[in-house]
Amino acid sequence: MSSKQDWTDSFPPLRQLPEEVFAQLREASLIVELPEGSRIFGPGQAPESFLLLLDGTIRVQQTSESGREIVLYRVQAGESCALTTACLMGYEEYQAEGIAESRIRAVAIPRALFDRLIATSREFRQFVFTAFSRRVTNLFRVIEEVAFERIDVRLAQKLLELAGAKPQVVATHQDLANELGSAREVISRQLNEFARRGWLRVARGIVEITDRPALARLAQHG
Amino acid sequence: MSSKQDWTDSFPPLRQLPEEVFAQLREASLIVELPEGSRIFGPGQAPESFLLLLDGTIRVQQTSESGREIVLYRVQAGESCALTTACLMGYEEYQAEGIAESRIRAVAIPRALFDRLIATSREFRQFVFTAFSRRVTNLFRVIEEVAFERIDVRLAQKLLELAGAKPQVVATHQDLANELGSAREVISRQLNEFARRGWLRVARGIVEITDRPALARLAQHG
DNA sequence: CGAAGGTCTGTAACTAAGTCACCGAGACCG
DNA sequence: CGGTCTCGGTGACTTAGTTACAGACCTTCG
Repeated sequence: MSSKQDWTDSFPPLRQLPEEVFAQLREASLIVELPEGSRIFGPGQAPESFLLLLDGTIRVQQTSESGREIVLYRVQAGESCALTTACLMGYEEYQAEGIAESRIRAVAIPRALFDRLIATSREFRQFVFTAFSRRVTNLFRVIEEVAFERIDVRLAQKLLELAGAKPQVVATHQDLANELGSAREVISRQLNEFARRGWLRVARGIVEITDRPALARLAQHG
Repeated sequence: MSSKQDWTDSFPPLRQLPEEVFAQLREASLIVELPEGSRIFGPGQAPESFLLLLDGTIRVQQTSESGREIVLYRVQAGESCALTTACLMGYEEYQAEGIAESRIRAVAIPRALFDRLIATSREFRQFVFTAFSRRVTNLFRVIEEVAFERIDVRLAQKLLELAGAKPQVVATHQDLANELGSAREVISRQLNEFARRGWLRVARGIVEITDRPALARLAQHG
């Protein structure tokens, strides 16, 4: 489950760190691997270390009492679980949960080393605060979108985001509703409307985008 | 606008800091005062220093393109502007803005000193990360409420929060709508419904709570 | 193969929330 | 006193979310 090997090449954002910091990291950190679907952290389950993702993605989401879900953000390979760690460093009990969306490989920096690195390396501080900054800014955007953006616009944005360069999104209507904190029926209606306009085709568990420009126009608040 | 004087008694949460850290703070920090309504920070206006609020409150809010607003959180006396500072330490341009809700007095810790304190004091690190943790956890709750909670429940919660121990809330319907990221008409209707049930009385710019238990019951998702 | 059960999607009727357009009451000020 | 501005009220309408189904499709297993 863990091994000491040189992972530094897989992690571009940390390359600017001075050599002595690197040495500490290589020395004292573990590489952990977890299977798809693992719950990395959740309510009443604080993470024990600061994670740097080497491979895979972690989905961070919130579930309401009534069972509805919303995706807050994703941690991609090359990024850190900074927010989570802040909560680990603080005292507050954490409501969100983190799920491995695929098999993941990560560098686990123990709490003591994390604290030492923060104390000794200006570059490491910069790295951590930048990661914070990005997440918090992104959370603000999530709030704005949930509060003020139309659901069709948000769905178009999300479809393009999830598709990336690929022509199709593999997700059920319920999955998409969970992404946006909406309801399945609402998403079904919107997808059928998009399909009626010829922007995409829907099949069981698959949305195939056929008119990307049209979706992009709507996504940019058209 | 600024002076060197002993503010340490006004700031309980920092009392645990060791004496030498205190000495640095007293030495190199400024006390700033700003009038009510000041814009502390906003889009394209990054704060120059880490703020510890001695008196007053700062309202942090987000405004959409269409002009609708939502209050993200408030910084109270005795707290720090930690999130803002994270964004200042990072690179990302900040979308939210901070407004002084009353005349405020704050300790401004220059960036260089902030960085030095983070590096040298474990207690200061703990203080900053705890502040982070609290804000982020709170942001998660805001997202959950905006996404999933009914507007009448949210309004009841907000009225109780704004009233505190006082019997009345001084705010227009538009103000309350901005608190919740909702629309004025919606809030008016809800207030009138509450009034019809005898839970409160409304006058121009004032909501007077007359049945606190009833509001509290609704607020706890009744 | 064919029945059984689970998952996924469709639909209609309804409620809740937000939008639009307009109005009138009250406060404020010269 | 009259004009102007802020605040709140109202009704018709659109959008989003809820409830309660039904039916289609997929997998599994006898």
